[in-house]
Amino acid sequence: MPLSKLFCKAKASASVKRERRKEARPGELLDAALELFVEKGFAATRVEEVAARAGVSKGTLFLYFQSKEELLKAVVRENISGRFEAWNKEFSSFEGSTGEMLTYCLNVWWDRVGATKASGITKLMMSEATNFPEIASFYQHEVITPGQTLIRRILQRGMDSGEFRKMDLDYAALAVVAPIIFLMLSKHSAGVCIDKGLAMDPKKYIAAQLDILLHGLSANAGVAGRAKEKT
Amino acid sequence: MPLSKLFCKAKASASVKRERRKEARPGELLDAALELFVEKGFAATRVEEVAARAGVSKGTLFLYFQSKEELLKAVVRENISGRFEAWNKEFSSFEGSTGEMLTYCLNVWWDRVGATKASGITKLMMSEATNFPEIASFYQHEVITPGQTLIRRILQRGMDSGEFRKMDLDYAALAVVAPIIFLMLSKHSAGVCIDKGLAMDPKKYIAAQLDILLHGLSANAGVAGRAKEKT
Amino acid sequence: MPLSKLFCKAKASASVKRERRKEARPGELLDAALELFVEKGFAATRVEEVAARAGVSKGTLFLYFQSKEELLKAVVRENISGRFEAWNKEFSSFEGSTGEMLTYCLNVWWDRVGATKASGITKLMMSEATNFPEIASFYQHEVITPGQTLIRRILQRGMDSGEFRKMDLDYAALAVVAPIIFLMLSKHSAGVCIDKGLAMDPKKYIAAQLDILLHGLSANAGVAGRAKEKT
Amino acid sequence: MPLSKLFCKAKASASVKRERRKEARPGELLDAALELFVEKGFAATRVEEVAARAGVSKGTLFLYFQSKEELLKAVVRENISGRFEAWNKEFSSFEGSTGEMLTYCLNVWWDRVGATKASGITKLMMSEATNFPEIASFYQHEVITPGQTLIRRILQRGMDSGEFRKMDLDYAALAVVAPIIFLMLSKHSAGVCIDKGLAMDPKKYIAAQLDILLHGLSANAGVAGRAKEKT
DNA sequence: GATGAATGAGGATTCATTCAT
DNA sequence: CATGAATGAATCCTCATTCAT
Repeated sequence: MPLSKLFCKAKASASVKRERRKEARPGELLDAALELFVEKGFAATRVEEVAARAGVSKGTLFLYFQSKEELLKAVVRENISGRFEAWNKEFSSFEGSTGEMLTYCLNVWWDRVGATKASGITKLMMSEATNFPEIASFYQHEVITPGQTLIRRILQRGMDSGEFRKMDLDYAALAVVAPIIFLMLSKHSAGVCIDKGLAMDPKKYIAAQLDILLHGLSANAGVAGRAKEKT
Repeated sequence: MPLSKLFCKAKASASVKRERRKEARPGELLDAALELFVEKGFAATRVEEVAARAGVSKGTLFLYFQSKEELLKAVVRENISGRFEAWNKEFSSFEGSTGEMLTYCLNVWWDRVGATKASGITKLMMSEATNFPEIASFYQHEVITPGQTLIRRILQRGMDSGEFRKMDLDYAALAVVAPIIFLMLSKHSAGVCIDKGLAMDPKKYIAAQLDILLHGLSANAGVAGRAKEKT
Repeated sequence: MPLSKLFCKAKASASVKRERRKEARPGELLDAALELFVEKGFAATRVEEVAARAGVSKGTLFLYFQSKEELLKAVVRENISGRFEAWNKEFSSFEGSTGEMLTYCLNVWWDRVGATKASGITKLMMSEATNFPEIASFYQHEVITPGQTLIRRILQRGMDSGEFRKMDLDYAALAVVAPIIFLMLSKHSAGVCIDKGLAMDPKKYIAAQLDILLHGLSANAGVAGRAKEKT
Repeated sequence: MPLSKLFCKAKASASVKRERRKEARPGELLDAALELFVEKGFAATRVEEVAARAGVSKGTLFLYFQSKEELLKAVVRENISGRFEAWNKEFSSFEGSTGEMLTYCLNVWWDRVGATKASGITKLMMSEATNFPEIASFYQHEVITPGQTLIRRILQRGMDSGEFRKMDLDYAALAVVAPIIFLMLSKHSAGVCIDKGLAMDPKKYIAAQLDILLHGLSANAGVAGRAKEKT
């Protein structure tokens, strides 16, 4: 098509296509990498596979990421950094009971993280943390600590308002976090955490957890078995 | 080579010690492998390291295990086999409140599994399950399903006796299992599940979980936030 | 594509500068390549570096040179072609003593070759000759043999005139050539030929060599140690 | 041969064979590496070629040398380190005229280094020095400086005894070193330093160089051309 | 013509596995 | 049985070369 070249129209549109592809490339590669790393583990995933899933060649991957390890770091950064900032603000201005707040927190967390591919990061980190101390500390800094802090703030609010009974904050926070992490890990480890036969509905699981949690944290809670003990 | 044995009688007495060691070899190798696989991941662990930690040479390892993969399978089998048989019997004859039963169950589980090296199996399975479907289904059959069943039996007992309120058994069982698994994973993934700064005491963690669980499952439980809702 | 040219007249005036640059391109690339090949070796130099130093893109380099090897060949040819023709004429009409002639020869060689980038060719050839036999024989024909011949002619002149003593021409010629080559190689191989600490002045080095050479070639030369030997 | 095993004779001899091979391995690899590195250059030589020439597989090479670069270092060390110690002692106790000393020095150098494979090191270093600064400085330290010092000591001795005329030591030393290095480089760069057609005999070349050098350094030397100048 | 994104062959290096001793 | 030297398949990464824009 020599004429089209003269007027450079095709050039323009085609160039756009290439540009767009170039800009999309890192994202596509990160998505592919996340999937495969979660699925097969970091070491067991070949860079060629990642490239192939992203629809490019091995060499292209190294055009965007210095090394396989750097790719892993980018995956973690891409899927986590900066989420907590917005989140913290959202919760600092929350109005309603603390029970509602906890309910909202867990549900919103599921919708924005747990239900997305990013949920695989947890499993990924667990497997590779010891091999990449740098990433592990980054993750600790950017995710674990802020998360724990947020939960603790909510629980403190409940205890201050009298909704929740007085408890050790650290351990209570773990009680909230544990099912979240458990759920994320289950999702990516079919049959290893929960029974394969059990078709668990995440939303229902969260609801059930909240039910028990809120009963358990409630200021006017009875204890199973205590009745008997007292007798 | 029968003749060679004739000439090697002198060695016989000396090899008594060796025989014993020889029988101990597989076990030592399995222990070393479990530790390293949990610590560094399957792929990142070199068979030579395993052999070295067990005090033998690389070649010797292959005398006992056909391949690295076979070694992994053996590690998992070794640390799981037949734990639940005895356990189930123990619990079927348990006397006392179901609250006590659940308390006992979680504590005994920690003492016999959680506190031992076997706790690393969970992490190992999570990381490698997708790469070894055969082993994953084995684990599912041998551990996950029986465990879930045992927990469900306990919960059912509590609901039947009126100690626990009526709940969906599946989701309630998950509420019991989640903190157990969370605890095991935390133990082997410093900083990835719980805050590194938080020096958690497993026994205290279990106690806290039980506290919330029993409050939460209790038949006469209040719910935080409901008071307001009703208003 | 003649039509495209019709529509691109506007560009014509602007492209005068570009045309000129376009013609200069190969030369700039050859210069950059010579520098880098000498500095880092052929294999260790990336074509991208060459292109960058010449201020063009990787792709452009391949517009002018079929391959990296072809670039090397061009570099060598470019820096050698036709130097000896003019040179030979210059020396065939030289007037003065042969000692002066040799002095002039070495100094002029330094000014026109040794002091320029072309001096790097020697090192380049030495390193890559075995990998590029074709180029090596080309170099042999174009440089080594003519050079040797020129030197031999000078020495013959000195012997004919009685200024120099009778010597084996081949080996005497080598005595003249050796320091020249040594000097060129030294220049591009800091610390490998001569002591790094020694800040050698090329001109002074040539003067010193000439001093010894002319003393050594002189018809009425004494020999160190012979006095004693004779005693 | 089952019987032979019983009496373990074959074992002994065979074991010896393997042991010997194992001990010989590094040397064989170093020889092969030296040859190939000199022949083709460091970068252009594949480790597999080196291994093949030494009669082993790729993997075996890495059993003895951490990396290709480490192999190069070992080659340099093996062929140079420690030669100068013995050499310096030998010359410090030399008896005879300094002319004889210089003659002996150059000849002995040729026999022990120049005529051996080690002579290729010079070319190797020249090509790779810039890429491996560490090796280059090592070479400078271990070879160049001691060599230069040795030569200077000899020349100083000749000047002190009145055999040689007073000259700048640095430049006189270069006059001695230049032909040595030239000769080594020529040997490994057929046609690039000296005319291919010229079948140079190293020993004769050295003799010729000494002839000119000793004439040139001699205290009672005339200078070609000066007669005319003076006229 | 010029560009630089994309390619993939090629090479260094690792490590599970074998086997002669 | 135990060893550890040897192997070579597998994998990361580089970089000369191509080609759509």
